[in-house]
Amino acid sequence: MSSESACMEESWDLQAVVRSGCSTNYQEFANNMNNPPSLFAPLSFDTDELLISQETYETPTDFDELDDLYRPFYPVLHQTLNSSQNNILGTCTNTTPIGTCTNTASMSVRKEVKERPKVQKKKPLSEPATCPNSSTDATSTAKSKRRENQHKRVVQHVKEDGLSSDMWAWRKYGQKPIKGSPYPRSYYRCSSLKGCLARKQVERSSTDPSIFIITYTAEHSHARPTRRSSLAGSTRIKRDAIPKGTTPSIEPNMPTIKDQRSPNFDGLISPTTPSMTSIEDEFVQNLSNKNEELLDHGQILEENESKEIFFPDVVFSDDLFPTLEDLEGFLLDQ
DNA sequence: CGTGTTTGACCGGCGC
DNA sequence: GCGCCGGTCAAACACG
Repeated sequence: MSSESACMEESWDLQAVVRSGCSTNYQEFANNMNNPPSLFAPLSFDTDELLISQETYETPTDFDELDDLYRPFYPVLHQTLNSSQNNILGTCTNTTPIGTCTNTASMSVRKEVKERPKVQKKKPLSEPATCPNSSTDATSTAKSKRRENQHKRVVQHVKEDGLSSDMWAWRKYGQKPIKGSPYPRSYYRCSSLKGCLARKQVERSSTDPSIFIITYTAEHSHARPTRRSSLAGSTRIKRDAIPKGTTPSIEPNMPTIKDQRSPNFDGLISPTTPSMTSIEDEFVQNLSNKNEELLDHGQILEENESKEIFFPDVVFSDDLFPTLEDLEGFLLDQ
């Protein structure tokens, strides 16, 4: 048995991580709670939990209005989110291969979507090579874009027992053993929309197996799907295909999820409903309502290429802020 | 039937 | 040019 296969044998199932993954926007935002503007010093939080505390965004925020609107609550939100989402260890967006990180107070940013070159399809070994002239320029451009795209990465470190829902629908398309790591890396693409370039890589940290490294690459070329639609059809698990000693796919908000886990699955999936008791918590609830509203108006967001603000793990009633103006008024009153 | 995972093969970048 | 390595493809199959 090769070392690689041995690695795979004892590996865990990365799909479990993705299924229980994390929302990019949510975690970016949550991480920003850890790096609020100096004017709004954060409330207490455990910095030891923060593996990567700094981040940089490639583009300036284009949703500054709401950004400013939310800013006074960064510390509050941070504390709440940190307490309810202690799985969030850090987020770092590298715009260069080894990007330097700077603090920003931005919400999640919808960066410019650059088309990832279509990887040349597998050809039969007997098939003659196609004429290169017709594709030289395209190939060169594709390579360039590919390299460029590889720099657009958002790396998140999450705890094994704190992985939460990811509102996007992901489809696994590959798994590879990684040199230097005893754990394989799984590759996922967005399955919400055909042609969406968003990618996601999930691997367990070799230095700390309790930490999962999730790398988002490229951008979604569509509005975030609603919770219902994003979960529909993405919850199946091949029980027979679950290797021994691995963790199967899991999907948040699934009442029957326990039944679909492997026998060794410990069930340590963080609940998506945090316990909230304060006015700050109520505020977060209200924000989640607006998030749902934004979700429902995803097409508008898409058309405007606006920044997305989502709190997918927080879902509550929808009667506190019927309109965005109501929310704004509430915020200004604080 | 639609959507998911699995997995071996293939492709391209990169270092030597 | 060659080999290594990471990323992707796509056939086969499972599941609801």
